[in-house]
Amino acid sequence: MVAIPTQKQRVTIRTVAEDAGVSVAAVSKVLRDAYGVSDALRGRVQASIAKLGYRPHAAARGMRGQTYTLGLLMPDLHNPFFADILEGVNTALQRSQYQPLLGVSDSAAGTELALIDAMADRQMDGIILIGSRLPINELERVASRIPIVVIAHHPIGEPDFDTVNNDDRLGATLVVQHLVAAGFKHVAYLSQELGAHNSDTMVTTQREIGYRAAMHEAGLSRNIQVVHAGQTSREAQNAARQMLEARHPPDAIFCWTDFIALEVLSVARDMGLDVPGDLAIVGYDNTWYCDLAQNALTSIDQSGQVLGLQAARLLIERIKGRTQAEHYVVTPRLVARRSTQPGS
Amino acid sequence: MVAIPTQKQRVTIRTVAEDAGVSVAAVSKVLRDAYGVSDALRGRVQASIAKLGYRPHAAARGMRGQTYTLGLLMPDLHNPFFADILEGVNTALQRSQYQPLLGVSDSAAGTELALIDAMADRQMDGIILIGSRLPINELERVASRIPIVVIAHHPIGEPDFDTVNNDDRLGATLVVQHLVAAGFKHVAYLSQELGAHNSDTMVTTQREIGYRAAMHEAGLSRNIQVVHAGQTSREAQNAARQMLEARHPPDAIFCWTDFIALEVLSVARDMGLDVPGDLAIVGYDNTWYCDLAQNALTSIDQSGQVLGLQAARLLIERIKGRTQAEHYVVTPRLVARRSTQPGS
DNA sequence: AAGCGCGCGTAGAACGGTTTACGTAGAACG
DNA sequence: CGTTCTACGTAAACCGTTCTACGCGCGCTT
Repeated sequence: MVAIPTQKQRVTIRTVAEDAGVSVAAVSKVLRDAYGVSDALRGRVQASIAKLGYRPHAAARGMRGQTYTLGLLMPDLHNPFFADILEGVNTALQRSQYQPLLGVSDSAAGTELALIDAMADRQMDGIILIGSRLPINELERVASRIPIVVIAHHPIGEPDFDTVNNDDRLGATLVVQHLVAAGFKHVAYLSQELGAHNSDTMVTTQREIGYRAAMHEAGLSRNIQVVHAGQTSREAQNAARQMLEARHPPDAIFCWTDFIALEVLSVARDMGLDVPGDLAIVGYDNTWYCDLAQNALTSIDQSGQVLGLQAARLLIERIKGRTQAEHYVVTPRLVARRSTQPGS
Repeated sequence: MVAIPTQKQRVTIRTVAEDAGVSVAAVSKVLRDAYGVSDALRGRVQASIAKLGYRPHAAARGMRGQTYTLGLLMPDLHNPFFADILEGVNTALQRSQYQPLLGVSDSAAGTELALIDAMADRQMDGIILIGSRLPINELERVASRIPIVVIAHHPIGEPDFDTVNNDDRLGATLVVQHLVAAGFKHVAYLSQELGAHNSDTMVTTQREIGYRAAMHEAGLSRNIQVVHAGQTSREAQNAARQMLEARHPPDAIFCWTDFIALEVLSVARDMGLDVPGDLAIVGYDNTWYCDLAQNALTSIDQSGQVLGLQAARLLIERIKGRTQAEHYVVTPRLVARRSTQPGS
């Protein structure tokens, strides 16, 4: 048997060590900038790494140490609000070794769990969950396995994981106050459809609480109307149509997210209603299309970028060892546009 | 030193083997449904797996074999067209072992390369690149390292990787024909900004070719106008405004993607133009918001779901060993709405 | 009956990092 | 000058899979 010519080998940590004339462990220390390497050694090693174009093998790292991968779990990709959050996360990870990878759960608790498992199986160092559909005990269970930060899930009863939120009650209050000041009296709230594990931890529930309180405060308790609808175009439009064709239709609809507000706007237009003359519409998240002239949608800005940035920061702290839970809250801000302002 | 009580150990392939009373390799074979296991043995092993709740350790798998992870590289998250593609990919992977994970490059070639590296480092089995900004030689280089399928990048000169596209020339032709039939004569094309590596492989260039040919065909060569603009709201709006404030403004604008068409629509509305009376607008991708009454945007449907589905199928074939490149093409379809139809 | 191929299963060597346990040299100290 | 630290490096074990090479027994051919 003739010897097979040595084909181009992978550059491993061993190759680097040899080239730099040091031990394998020394190179590893440099990579993880761990304690116990002199500047001289660090320099030699880094030179070799650059020269050889060495890249650490993530799977091998995952066997013992970290993978420097963070999971980002989103409910869906149609709502551009999540893009804002990602932007914030990217900003936070800019100069770090961490790489974010996304999973999309399609707003289904089952898929969400499967994705969490998949991410844990891949030894990700931590996960950011956005708008999770999981009940709190499931989240606790996950948190005991792998560091997580949960965005848009209110910490009720001192959970064992970090959370990042905007003040949803305040957001809803701002909406009601804004509408009432503009003369609208029958303000309805169009919320998300109820899931299996409905609870006060959900942002839509928090918004509902704020909405109810503010309506009460304004002396409009009798006009409180809450409708729950699914995420699809059809469901949202049907709900809107039903509300607007009722005997006493609302003169303003507060939608739990912009996405839905645009569907309501579409229905209103189809029905020949004037916005905001016959109907005012408000969204939530202040996503990019709110600003388009054909929408001109008043919305609540909860700054997705900040949420993402803080979530990433908290997650890395967790990974580095923090065990005490932290909860970050952003103050929302109302951005008024034509959909609630007759004059402009 | 007192012995530390044995804490709950991870369930490994060894645990399963022991429980089922077989060898480790036998379990591995069952997991990968490889050749050489009897039904009896397979049953025993699967029972143990279920009983113990065993989950294979992806990092360990990555050391030797596959990770059953596919990378999905998207340019950005604001354009909901990519959500459609993901839907298709998910459909294709439904009953497979493969798990898709997303990376977002922010439409920057540098970030894109970094993400590809990151995915390769993590031993992903293959990558689907959507709307890549990389020049063809870079793609070839990547393809030699890891199986890839490229969506929205036309195969020119027999590249060594698979591609999935719609017929962009035809799409543009359909647009021009539709507009001309409706009586519009000065049809402009609002395309993507030119990058460093501009070429015929780009979908926007293909659309431009189709547009020019169709205009020529219609005897409107003298009215050909092509404008390139960036992705941000401001850039798109500025470009639109400039076009519309010119001495001889177009009476129809064909935008390379819906996203941009909505910005143009916004500008038109701001300028008090009637759509489609003064200006017809057409987009591309037929994303969900085209159907909203306030937009009612005529668009080209290239079926993101099909693109995603086929890409995933091709990628898995590649991973399983195919070496001959394949190129899948979808026939686009025009969906007419009010933005080009005065009557409706 | 020896030989052969086939179907099923096994033992053990990789894979490429991280981490532990342990040298070793030089400085500081009494 | 011997001892004790401290700072830096090293060798080797280890992580959980996959994969290669091989063993065994059975039935079929010659």
